[in-house]
Amino acid sequence: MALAHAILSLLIERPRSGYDLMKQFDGSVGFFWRATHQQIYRELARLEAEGWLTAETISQTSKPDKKLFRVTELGRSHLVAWMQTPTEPLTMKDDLLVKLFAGHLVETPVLIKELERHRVLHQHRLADYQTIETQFFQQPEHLPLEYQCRYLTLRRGIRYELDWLDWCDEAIHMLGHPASTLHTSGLQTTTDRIYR
Amino acid sequence: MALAHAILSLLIERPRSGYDLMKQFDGSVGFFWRATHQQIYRELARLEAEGWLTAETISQTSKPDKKLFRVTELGRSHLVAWMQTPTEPLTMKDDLLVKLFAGHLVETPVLIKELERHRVLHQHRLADYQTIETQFFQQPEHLPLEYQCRYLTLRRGIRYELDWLDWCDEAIHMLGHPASTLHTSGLQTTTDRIYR
DNA sequence: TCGCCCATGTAATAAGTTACATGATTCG
DNA sequence: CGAATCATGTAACTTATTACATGGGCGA
Repeated sequence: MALAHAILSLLIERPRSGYDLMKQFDGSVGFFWRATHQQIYRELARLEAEGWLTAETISQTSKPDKKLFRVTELGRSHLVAWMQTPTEPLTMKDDLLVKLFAGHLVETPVLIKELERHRVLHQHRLADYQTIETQFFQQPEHLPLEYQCRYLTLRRGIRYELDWLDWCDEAIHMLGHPASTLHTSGLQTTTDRIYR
Repeated sequence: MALAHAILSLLIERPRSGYDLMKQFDGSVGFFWRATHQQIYRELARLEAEGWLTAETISQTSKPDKKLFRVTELGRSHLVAWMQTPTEPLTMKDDLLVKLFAGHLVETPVLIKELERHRVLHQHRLADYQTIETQFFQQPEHLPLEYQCRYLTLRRGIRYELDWLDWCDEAIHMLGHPASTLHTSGLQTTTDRIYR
C-alpha cells in the first residue's frame, strides 16, 4: 500500500486537502507517483479511519468547503517504519514496447508516428522538470538534506525523460533507415526463437 | 487491458503454454511487462472464451500435460487494431522515490543503504540484458524489421538500467557528502513550499 | 453563456497480488 | 532425500480505472 505512504509523505510536509493532493500527483511528484482523485479520497478516508490522519473542515467564502488532513504521530511512525524496510524496484509496464515487440504486424510509419508522439510528450515533461530545476535548485549541493532529497527525485524525473528522448531518437532512426539485405540469412536462425 | 495484448504478441510469435508465457514475463520481456502465473492463466481463459485464442492439449510423457495456445484471426485483428491506436506512457510508481521524497525523516545511511541495494539490482539486470545484446544482436542494422523491433525493446531495457545506475551514483554521492552550511538561508524560503 | 476551477464523493468494473492447492519427474 | 522444474489452476483480497454525480464562482 504505497499510495498511503506517498500521501503521508506529502501531508507531512504540510496539511493538504484531497484536491491539493490530486494536483500534486498530477504535477510535481507525478514522475514517481500518480493517483486519480477517486483513489485519493478513498485512501484518505481509510487512513483517517485507521488513525493515521486527522481531518479538519475549513469553511471558505466563494469556494466550497474543504477538508485539511494532518498526519498523526501514529501515521508518522508507520511511514518511518516503512521507509526503513527494503522495497523492490517497480515492475514496469509499457504499452509502447509491447507494440514495438510485435512491430512487424503493422506498417513501419505507424510505429514511427507513435514513437514521435511519445517523443513530444517526453520532451514536454522534460521541459517542465528543467524549469523547476533552474528555478529552485541552482546550487543543490548547498541545500539542507530535506531539499537535496527533493532535488534527487527531480533529477530522477529529468534523467528518465532524457533517456526516453534518446531512445525514441534511436528507434526512429533505426526504423526510418530500412535494413540493407546483406546479412539477413545467418542471423535469422539464431534469433528464430526468443532469447532467454 | 494491455496484458491481453502482451500475451497475444508473444503467442503470435509461436504457440506457447501458460507456463511458457510465465517464463517469458519473468525473463526476456520482463523489462517492459510483468505478470504472475495467476494473472496469465486467468487472462488465457478469458481470451479463449472470447475467441481470440484456441487451446490444444498436448500429452507429454514424464511431464504433465500442457495446453498450447494459438492466436486466432480474430485475436490477431484485435491486436493489430490496438497497435494502431495511440496509447499514453505508463504512469510510473516508484517506492524508492517516495522514500527519498520524505528522506529527512530517517537517518541518511538508511537511504544510502537502500540506494546501494537498488544499484546492485539494476546492475544485475543490466548485465543480463547486455549478455543478450552481444549474443544475438551484433549487427542490429542488418537484421530484418522483426528483429530490429525486438532489439529496440532490448535497448530500452539496457538504457533504463544504465540510467538508474547513473542516478543511484549521483544520489549516493550527494547524500554521502553532507551539505556545507554556506547558503542554507536564502534558498530555504524559496523552496519552503513544494514547487509546482 | 460556456467552460474551467474548486471541491467532494459513490458505484461498478478491471487488474494485480497473495495465499492455497496438487502432483509427477529429475538432478544433486 | 530434498529441492527444483514442469504444469495447472481456484479463492480471497487489494488496487486502480472508468463512469456517474453535484454545484457555486469566475473569467472570456
